[in-house]
Amino acid sequence: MESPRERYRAQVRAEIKDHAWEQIAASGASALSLNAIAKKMGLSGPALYRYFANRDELITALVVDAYRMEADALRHATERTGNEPHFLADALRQWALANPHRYFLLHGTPIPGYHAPPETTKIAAEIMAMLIKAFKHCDTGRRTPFDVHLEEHSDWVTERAVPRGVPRLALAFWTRMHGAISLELAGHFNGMGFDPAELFKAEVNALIPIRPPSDTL
Amino acid sequence: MESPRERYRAQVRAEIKDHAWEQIAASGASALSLNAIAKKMGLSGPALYRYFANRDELITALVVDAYRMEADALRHATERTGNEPHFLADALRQWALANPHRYFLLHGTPIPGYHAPPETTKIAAEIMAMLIKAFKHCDTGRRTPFDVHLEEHSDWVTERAVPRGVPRLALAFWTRMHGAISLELAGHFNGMGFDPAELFKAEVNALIPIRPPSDTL
DNA sequence: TGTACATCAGTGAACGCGCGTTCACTGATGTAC
DNA sequence: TGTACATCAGTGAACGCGCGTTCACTGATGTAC
Repeated sequence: MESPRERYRAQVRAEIKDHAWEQIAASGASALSLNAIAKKMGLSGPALYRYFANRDELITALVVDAYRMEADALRHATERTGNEPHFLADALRQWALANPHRYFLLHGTPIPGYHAPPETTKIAAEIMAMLIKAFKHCDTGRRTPFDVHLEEHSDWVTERAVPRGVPRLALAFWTRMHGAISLELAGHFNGMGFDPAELFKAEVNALIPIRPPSDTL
Repeated sequence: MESPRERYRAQVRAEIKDHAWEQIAASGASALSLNAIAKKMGLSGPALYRYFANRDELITALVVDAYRMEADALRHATERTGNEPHFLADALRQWALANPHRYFLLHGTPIPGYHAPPETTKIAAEIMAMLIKAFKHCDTGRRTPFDVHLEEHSDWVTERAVPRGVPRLALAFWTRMHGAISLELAGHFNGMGFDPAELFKAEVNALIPIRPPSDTL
């Protein structure tokens, strides 16, 4: 099915994206330059237009790849360890630490004028569904005013029969993890002395005080 | 003391920075261009070098201004309403919503190769001191493992006689607010239907369940 | 197996553009006597 | 108040550079008979 030419194309596309990530790491996403990538690969600038229609399409490919990678990291964690939020949290942090530039491209300062392709919102929904599943059997504590608000604004909850309080936990999980991870990646904890991993653990523990019975282990 | 020439200089510097923020809003911080600013002001490019030695120095001025502004927003909130964390949180969010580009310049994706001037770490310490003060009289709940860790790594706590648990609350406050604010500013809640303000309120409430007696009201 | 043709990766020249920064300069503003 | 001088804001030309993108092309690779 896959011709040698198709294989070659895919290979070169991958190589271009690798160099793109290197360049993003060195100079940031907005400084991404097709010409510079071509030069690094020993090609002329216009050659890259065989593989990406333009700069924006390359960025889109990077965004989609990164999102896919992040979602897969979480999915693998659920498959390997069950739907335990602690493990999900750890998988997310480890992925972010290993891929800081991907993390920032997805969740950092928006690139002005760039609009993510619809595919990314699908992956984002996939991730939220995983979080909802992970918290489905957790103790949600007392009903809060925010629960009341969420009961009327839960279009984003695609799962069925989700107990009250679970969307709140999933949202809090998402925003808190993002807060801790992005500050750590940006180096804002640097001179402070404490171990970011301890803060991270504490935040997850604050969210799920009692280790819930896992439904797959 | 202040000569007309000095006043004029300060005025033009301010005008340059205003245009710089406009440009950051439109195209991002890494696309900041001295030439483009000059053109907008009806000046030639080299004219700006009378006011800023180079591009990096302009960015540094923007960073310091934004940090100062953020700290002032928090300080005014403490002065007007007492050291109540709920009010601090609200002041921070309101400032961020009104100044998204300043917020992202300070706390968003780091600009590769750019290093913040030492002055910013001083302001950051000032902010942490305010948070510590705000939580000093709050109920910290049970002693957690993270408290134990922080007792041995609290060089960043400059206040004296800080009760156990308070640094943990201040840190959690900081990271959780950042998580919620930055996701809201980046538009990641957009299609989800719920009100970010409600999430925000819920997060602050989760941190301080009981309204503490304020020490200044 | 060999030949004719189609496909397509990659080139080099060119387009118009904007960038940061330097330099020698003009001309207006402020200062000292 | 008037004159001589110093200060300094702003200019225009120039430097070397890299950018995204188009275009007509060469030459290698794959395909059909």
